[in-house]
Amino acid sequence: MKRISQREIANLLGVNVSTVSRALRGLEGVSTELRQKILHLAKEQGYRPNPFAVSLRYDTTRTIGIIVPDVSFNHFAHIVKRIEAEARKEGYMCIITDTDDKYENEKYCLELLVNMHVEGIIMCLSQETTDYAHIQRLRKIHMPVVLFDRDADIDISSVVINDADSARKITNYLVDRGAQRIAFLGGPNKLKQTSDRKHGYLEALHERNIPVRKNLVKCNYFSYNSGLTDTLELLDLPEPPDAIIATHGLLVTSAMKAVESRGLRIPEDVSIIGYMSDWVSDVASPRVSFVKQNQKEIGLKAFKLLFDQMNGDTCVQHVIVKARFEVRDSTR
Amino acid sequence: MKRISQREIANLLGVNVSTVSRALRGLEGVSTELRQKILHLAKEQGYRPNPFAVSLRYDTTRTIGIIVPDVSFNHFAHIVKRIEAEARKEGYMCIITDTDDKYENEKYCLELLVNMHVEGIIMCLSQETTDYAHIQRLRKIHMPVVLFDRDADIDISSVVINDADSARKITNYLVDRGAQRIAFLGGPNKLKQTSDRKHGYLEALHERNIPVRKNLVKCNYFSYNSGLTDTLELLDLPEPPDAIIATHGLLVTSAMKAVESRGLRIPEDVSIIGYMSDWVSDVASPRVSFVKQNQKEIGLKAFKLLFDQMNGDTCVQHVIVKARFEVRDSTR
DNA sequence: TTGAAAGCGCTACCAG
DNA sequence: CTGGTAGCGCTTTCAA
Repeated sequence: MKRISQREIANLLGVNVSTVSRALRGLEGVSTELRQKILHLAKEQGYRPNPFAVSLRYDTTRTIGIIVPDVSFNHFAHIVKRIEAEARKEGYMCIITDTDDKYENEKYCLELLVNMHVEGIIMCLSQETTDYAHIQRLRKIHMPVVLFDRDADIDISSVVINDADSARKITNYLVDRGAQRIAFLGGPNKLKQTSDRKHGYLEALHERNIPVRKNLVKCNYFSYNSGLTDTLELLDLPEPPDAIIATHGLLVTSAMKAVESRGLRIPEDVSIIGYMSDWVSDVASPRVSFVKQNQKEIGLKAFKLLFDQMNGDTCVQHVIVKARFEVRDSTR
Repeated sequence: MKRISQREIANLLGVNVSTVSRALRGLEGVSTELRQKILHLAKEQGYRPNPFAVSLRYDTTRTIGIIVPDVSFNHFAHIVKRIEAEARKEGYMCIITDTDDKYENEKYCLELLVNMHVEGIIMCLSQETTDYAHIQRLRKIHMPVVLFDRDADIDISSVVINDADSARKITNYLVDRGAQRIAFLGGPNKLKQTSDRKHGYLEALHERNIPVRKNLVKCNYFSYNSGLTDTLELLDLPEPPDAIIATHGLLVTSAMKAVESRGLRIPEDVSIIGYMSDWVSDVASPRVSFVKQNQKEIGLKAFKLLFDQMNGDTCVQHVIVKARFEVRDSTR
């Protein structure tokens, strides 16, 4: 039950392949009568163009690659969903790869996608990534790329939220509500997203004349265990925090667990503000006051940027999708 | 900065393409000296085989397709993650498509994947799907397929959980704990997963001599709004349920919201047991007693089944990944 | 309007 | 050990 080819159609009808090709694509230069016959037979036999022959011919694959640290993480899953929807509208299929937030995997995935001849790549850096040679190499081979969520100071288009700004706002909010010792839970210091958010947090403290306590800042790793350890350490301080900013969903949930495990109440004893997705915030208890990121918009913009690049736009753009603070029940 | 081809290497070295091909693939019949030269140049010039030429030649793509109702849904996202990991180990890339749980999209995605010449497809039916012609057609073209999570009475390999059995167990559990009016929230009746689970639920009621109340069974649609409406209707009954079984994550969360909105307490007034992922159960409040499905195992088994099929195994297999009930705080 | 042939990059087969 | 050549399915150019 092999798929029928143009040649076979041609043979069956006793005509030439090139005629079949023209007829099938609706080009001029085929008599209406012959065209009808060809189209009819093609339909009957379920003719489908072989995409590899086409790709080989045009060096085009109608395929893009997506690299995420963790597809099963709600935030990324929503972004991926939107990218896929947009891509499909434009006739592109998405190849998805998951790095488990590891640098080595990221390099490997990138290589696989390049070898596959995807026409563009949308990716979120792993939290471990501090060297960008693998990404810069893409420019040399003219591979369109867009970073999202986590970018770096390299000359590559990106879509991120207002990291510093949002952190400044929530810090101010906590200060307004009387917090004196605000802790900050972030990812690796080298990650621009973390340093940006930390920067916003520190800025707000300065503006409000709140002394910075270095031991309230924990920037280690985005993981549940790391969040648990860090928060427990914070709570064991002689002067424990009365508020916590957690910059990743896993840090939010682990921080909450840690606080509860010490018999403390949220928000009475400790306020918590998280960077997390709506839906998770909503289902948690108490509902978490959070920085609402518009994943659909991030996905949409990322694809748009990529699409423009694939169509020849060479200018590097940095898009900021504004996130806004939403008050729920985890803050006083 | 176009990618270099075998022919170019051959020309540069003044040898024949076929020699280059052999050298590059480590085949016999090339002098060590010449092979060194070729490999060296290839590396220097960053030679990568063109996968389309290879695909065209062998009609093989090292690519599989995944179709899910909703990638952003935690349960599916975890399964996808595992499938992708397994596939990559075997050198396959995954093309992901999302149907938004719509039948029409499902047909379309399937067609796209077939046209792309993926070597196999792993899919979860949309809740709307009641006609399986599009899937059975795949057998005719010898496309390996595996269904997961939701299957149907068709002759296609599948991986599901012990649907009826698990439903029977949790119903029994609720009865043991004194529930008298257990409601059942499911998806469309035509969905085998729903009818299986409902069957288990009814069976348990019969065994325990609990009269079946038809108005406690709501099998409409997997969605937050549907769950909300259905639960509110249940609560408005003259004899409202004292326990609810919700067979989908969205139905669980919406049911809980509905119960809360009526000022009722979980589990004091209404017990709830859900089919949902660990992580969501854990973050909810109260933590939801749930049927724990092993998504990693489902993903793993689904890929294994597909992989076997792709390697010529023609027998249809139905794998059951046992789910087990985990008691948390939403049941008395 | 139709046909013939070349070529995309690669592999396989047969000669030398 | 190496070269030549045909062919995978399709498009394109040129010729009839």
